[in-house]
Amino acid sequence: MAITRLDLIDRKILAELQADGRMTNVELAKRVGISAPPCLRRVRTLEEAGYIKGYHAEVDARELGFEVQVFAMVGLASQAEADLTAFENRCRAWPLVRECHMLNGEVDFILKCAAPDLSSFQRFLTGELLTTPNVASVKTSLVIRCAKDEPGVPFEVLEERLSTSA
Amino acid sequence: MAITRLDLIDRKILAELQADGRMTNVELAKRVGISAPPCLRRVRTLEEAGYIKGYHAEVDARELGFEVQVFAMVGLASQAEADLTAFENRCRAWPLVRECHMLNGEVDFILKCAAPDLSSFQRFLTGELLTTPNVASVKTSLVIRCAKDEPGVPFEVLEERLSTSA
DNA sequence: GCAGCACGCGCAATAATATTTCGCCTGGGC
DNA sequence: GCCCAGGCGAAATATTATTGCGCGTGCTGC
Repeated sequence: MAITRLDLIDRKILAELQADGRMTNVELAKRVGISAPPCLRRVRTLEEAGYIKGYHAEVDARELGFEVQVFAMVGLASQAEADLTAFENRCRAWPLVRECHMLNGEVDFILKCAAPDLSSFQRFLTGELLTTPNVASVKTSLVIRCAKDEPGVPFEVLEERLSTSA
Repeated sequence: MAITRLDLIDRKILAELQADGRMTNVELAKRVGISAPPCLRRVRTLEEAGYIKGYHAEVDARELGFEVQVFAMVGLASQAEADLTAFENRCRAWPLVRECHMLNGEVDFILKCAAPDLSSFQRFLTGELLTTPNVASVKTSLVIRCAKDEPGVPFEVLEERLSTSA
């Protein structure tokens, strides 16, 4: 269990950096209750160990002209491994597709897409996604509004879990 | 249109910070082709104008013990505005629910959930989500694997769009 | 129980970065 | 053509990151 390698301070660091990835190291150190140098060492260690995979600015999609967000449920004709990875590689090459998850159940993949407007999404849908070999069915749902969009994981749940098992 | 207020350099800054939110300002300035002080001023302006809504560390959910990710399609009995917002507020209060989007079509909401294991998700499902007033139907799909998970928006599409319209 | 060792902390010093100040240039309006 | 607003970059300063090092603590083996 990888999580057991991390102590409370490490987990606090991760939680803080998930909430504000540009916090200065001195501020971070203050919040987690140690001095700056060991704090920075911990951050570097977490980065190198892969607990932190990167840092990203969260941009306002609407303000930048990406008015529509769409979930696309995709069913494939063949679920052979080679066909699955072929489809995944297609998804990786499409900029409009931001996320691609393989699911259990009746639908094989769910895609989260971002597009400037409906017509450019339609163009992608009819011109790219629907013409892709092995794609059997696509059901799209437009996002009307977004009530919650939190990145990452709920550290509260993690702490609760660790405290009750202790 | 808000996007027209931004020039090429601003858009480059946003793209770079989306890809690496912890890049130093000097590195950023070098990449976008201006010197550090005006670069920092632009970043601050973008932050204050809301183009940048925040910065986040991307953490490895699996390594942190969040083994399962689930999409839940939720149908409500009533779609009156008050009932919709009531459900959204519930979602905001559930840590396991990371995203909550209202959709068009047959399903009212899609939730993206993260949980340590299947049983804790089941507990949430049966003990919280399914017992919530007005929730008429829930269909869940477990994520088998994730082929792509890019944050934010595809700036390539934006640039292409701006260049062809010019 | 006790010596030794490994680990992680914090202090202090140094290097790098962020931030402010200011003068210059350019481009638009009159 | 002149003036003004805005944005740039050089230099100075403040803040932050980073390294080196000595100290204390807690395990290990005896």
